[in-house]
Amino acid sequence: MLQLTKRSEYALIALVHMVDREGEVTSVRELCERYPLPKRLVAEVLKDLSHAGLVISQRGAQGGYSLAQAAESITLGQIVGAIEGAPALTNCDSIASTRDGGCEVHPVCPIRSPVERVREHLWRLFEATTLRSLVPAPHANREAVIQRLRESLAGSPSA
Amino acid sequence: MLQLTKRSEYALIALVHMVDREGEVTSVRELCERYPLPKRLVAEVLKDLSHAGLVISQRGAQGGYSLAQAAESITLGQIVGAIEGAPALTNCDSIASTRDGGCEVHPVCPIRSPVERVREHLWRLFEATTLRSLVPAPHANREAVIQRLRESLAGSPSA
DNA sequence: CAATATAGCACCGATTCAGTGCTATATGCC
DNA sequence: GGCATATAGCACTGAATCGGTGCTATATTG
Ligand code: SF4
Ligand code: SF4
Repeated sequence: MLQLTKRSEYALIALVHMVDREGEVTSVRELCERYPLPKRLVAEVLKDLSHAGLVISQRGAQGGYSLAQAAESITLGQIVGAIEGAPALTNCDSIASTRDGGCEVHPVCPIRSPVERVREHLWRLFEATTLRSLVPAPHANREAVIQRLRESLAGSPSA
Repeated sequence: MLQLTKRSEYALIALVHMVDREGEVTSVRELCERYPLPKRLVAEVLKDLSHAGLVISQRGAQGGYSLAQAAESITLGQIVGAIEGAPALTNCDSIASTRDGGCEVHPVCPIRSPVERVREHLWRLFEATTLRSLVPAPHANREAVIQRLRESLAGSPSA
């Protein structure tokens, strides 16, 4: 099925939230207070992101997670790759990395190479999609936007 | 998991094979003689493709399937869509079509809209990928290539 | 020491998927 | 007509994956 897992979605939600809180630490508790997410599962996901080097973990009281890189340099490909493992369209290049991987058709498969090209395109799309670009407009730099709006209103004669 | 199902792969193999045999009918038996595929499953897949209008079925002896459209007008999107249903990246827009579809996060989900944009790009890629472009070079117009090679050899002084 | 919060590991229930069984129907050929 | 071939339709089983949770250990703050 050509679909992201819930885990990946939770990872994206967490990361997008962290962009809003850039510079601060975000705990799993804080995330689950703002969004109705299963706490334990989100914790597991964040752990994976930490292991992948996308976020930095801070243990103990007042701890939590913070972005390990700028939101512009983290890509959708990195995120999905961290949660679901290396990307794959065909079954062979996914089982090849995990299991003994032997598709019976492999030696005579007429679609392996062409589909591989499609996978490359898809991967390029994922790598070109930055975390920053995934932050919804109302959330992106919300404070900065509000600030600019206030300045604009203050400078204009009307209202 | 961001991956095609075996069914989709079998559909692609079958269709690519039919491009080679364009104009003729291809039976499931013929397909399974050339590739080590589970006959019954391939039959099921071809049935779906027929129902989706991508191939035309011919019942009875000497029957089989043939392309319903030119290989240039059949897209990867159509094929995958016919086998796996409407494409989806997030869980909400897949369950929305099949089930009552209620993600708890939906009302406050910060990634639904941005990921939707990515899905659009992905879908555009799939729609831009024609069946013809999925035929490996050695197979595409194999006869024509051989013919041209022979003419080339006949015309050149050497060999 | 107590409270908070991540680290690690293993487990269960549900969903999806790969593959198969069985029967009906349509076509070609003798 | 009778038989072989081949698709149509439907339902089912076993396996793999995924969503979600339990439990314990460790680190940090105060
Ligand atoms: S070899 Fe062909 S059929 Fe087998 S997994 Fe790879 S792409 Fe799919
Ligand atoms: S609403 Fe958000 S979390 Fe729920 S399925 Fe859609 S994208 Fe995923």
